[in-house]
Amino acid sequence: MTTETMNIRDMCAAFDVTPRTLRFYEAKELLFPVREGQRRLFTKRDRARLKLILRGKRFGFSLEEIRQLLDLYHMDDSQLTQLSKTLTLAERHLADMEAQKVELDEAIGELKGQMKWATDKLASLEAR
Amino acid sequence: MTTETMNIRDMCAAFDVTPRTLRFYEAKELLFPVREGQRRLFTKRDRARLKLILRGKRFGFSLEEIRQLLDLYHMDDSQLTQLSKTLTLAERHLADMEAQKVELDEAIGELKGQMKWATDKLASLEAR
DNA sequence: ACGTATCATTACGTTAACGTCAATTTGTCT
DNA sequence: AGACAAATTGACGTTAACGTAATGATACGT
Repeated sequence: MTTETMNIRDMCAAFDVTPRTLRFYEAKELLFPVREGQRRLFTKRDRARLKLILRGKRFGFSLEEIRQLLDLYHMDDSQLTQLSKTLTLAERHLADMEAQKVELDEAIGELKGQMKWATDKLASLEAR
Repeated sequence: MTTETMNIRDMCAAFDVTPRTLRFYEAKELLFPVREGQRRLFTKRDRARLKLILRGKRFGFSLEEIRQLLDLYHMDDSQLTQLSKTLTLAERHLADMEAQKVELDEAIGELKGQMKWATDKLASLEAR
């Protein structure tokens, strides 16, 4: 079975981040590694969160925005108080992401067009 | 017909940016407004570039990366020297964007799932 | 001619997201 | 026990992308 907790070094290797980054995320309350004496041990939950954090970053969300979204993913049945507030936030993010998708499709299309133009240009030059 | 050039104020209004941003982009050689005395006049070309700049930003590209991509969009027949180099860059960006699209679809799916869970939870609480 | 608004330049300030370095502490091997 | 590697905690440094404030030139309406 998959090891229950990971030390900082393995965590860094697994996600291609630096120790500094993990400590920084803990300071910002994005991760909550447990302690074995002084050392950090990252749980399965931390790994799930980190995956979402890195994904969020690739989409251009700030760490603070990501922190709020993580609440939605890791909400347990007890703390449903702020659920509706979080849902509203999630809806905005979803709208953002879907708009981003439309734009992305457009941009990919345009870029492909330009690349075809450039490729043809190159070919016509090489056939001099 | 569409006005050939725009002053900084209109440009800001049209694209929802600050004057500082436009001057900054000029300093970074992303835009090349002409001068009327001291004042900047933004051309159609500047408007096209700014549109691409803002789009690039939404996709998480740095201004420097965007600057290099702009070369591809605004290359004229004369300066084809670095074309193939630029094409390589464009290919990397295209791959990036398509990977981003796949991930985005995934993320949208997951987020929707979480939102449905949360919405159902809320409903079951309100029907107490 | 004069006040006002708009633009310009210069320069220093700010925020996010870490990097880097020094000084300790702790576990491990011999 | 001594040495070494690995982790921790400050604390200060860095970069990108502008913000902001001060100062000065231009144009415009009256």
